[in-house]
Amino acid sequence: MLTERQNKILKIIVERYIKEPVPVGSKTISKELNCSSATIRNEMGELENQGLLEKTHTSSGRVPSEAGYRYYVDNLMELKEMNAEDMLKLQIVFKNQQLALSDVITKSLQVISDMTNYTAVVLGGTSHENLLKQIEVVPIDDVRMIVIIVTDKGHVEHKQIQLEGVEIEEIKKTVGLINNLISGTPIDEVSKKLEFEIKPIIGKYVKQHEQLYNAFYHVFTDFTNQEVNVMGRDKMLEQPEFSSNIEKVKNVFHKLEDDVLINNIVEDDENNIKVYIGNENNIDSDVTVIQTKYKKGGQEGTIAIIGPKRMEYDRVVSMLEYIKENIER
Amino acid sequence: MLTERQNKILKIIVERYIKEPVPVGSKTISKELNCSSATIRNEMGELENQGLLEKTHTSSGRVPSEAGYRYYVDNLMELKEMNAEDMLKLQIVFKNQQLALSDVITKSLQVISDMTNYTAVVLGGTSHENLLKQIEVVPIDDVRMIVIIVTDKGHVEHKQIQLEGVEIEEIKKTVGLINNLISGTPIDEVSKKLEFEIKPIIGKYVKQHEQLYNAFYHVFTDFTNQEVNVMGRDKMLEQPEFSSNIEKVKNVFHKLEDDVLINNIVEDDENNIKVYIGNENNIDSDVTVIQTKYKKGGQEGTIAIIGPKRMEYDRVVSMLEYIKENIER
DNA sequence: TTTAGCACTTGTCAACAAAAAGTGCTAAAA
DNA sequence: TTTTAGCACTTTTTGTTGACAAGTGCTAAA
Repeated sequence: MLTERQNKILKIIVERYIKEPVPVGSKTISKELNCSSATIRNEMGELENQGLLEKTHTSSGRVPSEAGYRYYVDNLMELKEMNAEDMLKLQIVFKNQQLALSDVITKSLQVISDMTNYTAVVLGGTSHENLLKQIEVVPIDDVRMIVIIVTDKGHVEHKQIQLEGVEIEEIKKTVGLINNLISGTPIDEVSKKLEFEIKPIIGKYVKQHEQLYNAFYHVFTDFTNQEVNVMGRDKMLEQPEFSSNIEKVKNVFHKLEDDVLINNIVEDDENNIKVYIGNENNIDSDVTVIQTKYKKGGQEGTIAIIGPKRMEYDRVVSMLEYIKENIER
Repeated sequence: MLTERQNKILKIIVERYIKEPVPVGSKTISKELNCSSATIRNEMGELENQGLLEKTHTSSGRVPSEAGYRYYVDNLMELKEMNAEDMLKLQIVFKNQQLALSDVITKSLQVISDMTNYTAVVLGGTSHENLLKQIEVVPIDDVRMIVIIVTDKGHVEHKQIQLEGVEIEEIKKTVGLINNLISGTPIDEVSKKLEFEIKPIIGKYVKQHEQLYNAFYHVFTDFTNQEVNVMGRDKMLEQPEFSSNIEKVKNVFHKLEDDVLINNIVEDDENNIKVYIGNENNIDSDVTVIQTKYKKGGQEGTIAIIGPKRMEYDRVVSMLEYIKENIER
């Protein structure tokens, strides 16, 4: 357990270091607290023993360790009301009645990314929670057509297929069957149902059923399950810890390029706002991910902010809180 | 006009520099050509006078200037048959019958990006060339529904709208009117036609026409016109000229983050494969963009590779040629 | 328990020297 | 007239040295 003074010292160091990435020395702190630098030095030594502070070299001020940030976020951070200016900019997005939910989310995270200089990520809901609502087929020309799949949560997916010499009436029949018989099925079970419930029927009643079945089968197996939207990747370069270390940047950018990796930036998938510092996330030991889930009338997804470990935790957490709140009502 | 020997020297310098970003000295070249370093020095001086070579400082080997690369691409570069290994990897993508055209294009450019360590860009066709083919409406629940727009080129766009207390029959009527009356209209003229041809009719025959009209009007004005797909942004960092210059990286990444800027990486929109070196493109004076358009059965789009000015021009051009050919048949 | 004082460590910066790479020019050779 | 050998000159790179600043840990006194 830390003493009151140790808490104070740790808080000052973390907050100073977040403001400016310069190790904090004992003298600086002694000016803010009513005691001498020697006292502070003793306390800092103790905090270092506890693993909350680190030195960059034998003799330079202290820097928060990963555990130090963790302790700060869990015990010392004070969430303040959001800055009026920040709030105003977000309000403009939320007040826009024209935008669909997904656009509101994307736009508001874009705003956060611009204001904070951190990278923002929006992940769409996972496919296994989506149920097939309806499919539609729109012919483009004699052979090509678009198959459109809509889920109960409003997710839309489309694929182009080619069917040579298949009569339009037969296609309509098949679409009708699918809509009547397997609407309401979880998306990732559709191909199974297609095989066992639709195939036998169209095998009897529909001409060219082989071709038709294959086409639809592929449409559903290729269903891409996740919408991934990363905004402000370039913001990462504004952070001094990265702009001076190309190797770090390479690693982070590599992760940000790969949709599969982005989907796994953190292990769990909390409903609350959760902070994953350094090794707690799967991107890089030098970044922090602040993440939360939103749910709104059946639709759900994940939003996250990625920044350096010395990110402005309080600011980002209150922004995400504000956004989540606004999305959900 | 350059002499035969000057051509040879320039070619050697460009190709050596592309292989390894080290200024090329006279001694190196004298070993490849049958003459002394002093002779080469004289020739190099002349090439520098002509603006084709540059020095990084008063006394270090020469480096190709922008004009030098231009001259190389226009006059000296020899397109060789594509490397068998490269071709094999691309063949795997093209042979996959399951993939829709757009996926084939994306995947093959992803392969190119991985093989070359350059960034790849795919741009969908421009909207003003798309004609409205058909719209569909799929209700999600009592108030929300999805409007799906399909163009004659197979482009699909969807928007979620909310209509409170509007009868489903009225919606169907409106959709039918739109499909019957303004199908075939260029997408960017649809909102006009909606106002002058649809609004008066539904004003007479459809209940709640005000709400309905507004909803559809917004769907079409928000039509996002371009699909932008950037792959392998992180590859840029593998290029030594960028990994040693954070400011350059910042600029390039900023451009690559902004869909609008990506659409304007080069001024014109050639059908052939065209090389835009340094200031000839709108990204950065230190990058080259190699770009071409593809057309396949009404669908068209642009593909481009972005790399450093010292990119492997011959390799990338033959790869793009190969891809374009494979897409178009 | 706190503080003043001091020796010690480490990083940063500037100045300087030596080595490496390559040039331009001159004068001789082909 | 063209090519080449030779040499003085530039610039970058690398390493060394020394001074200075910032900050620590420890000791002994308050």
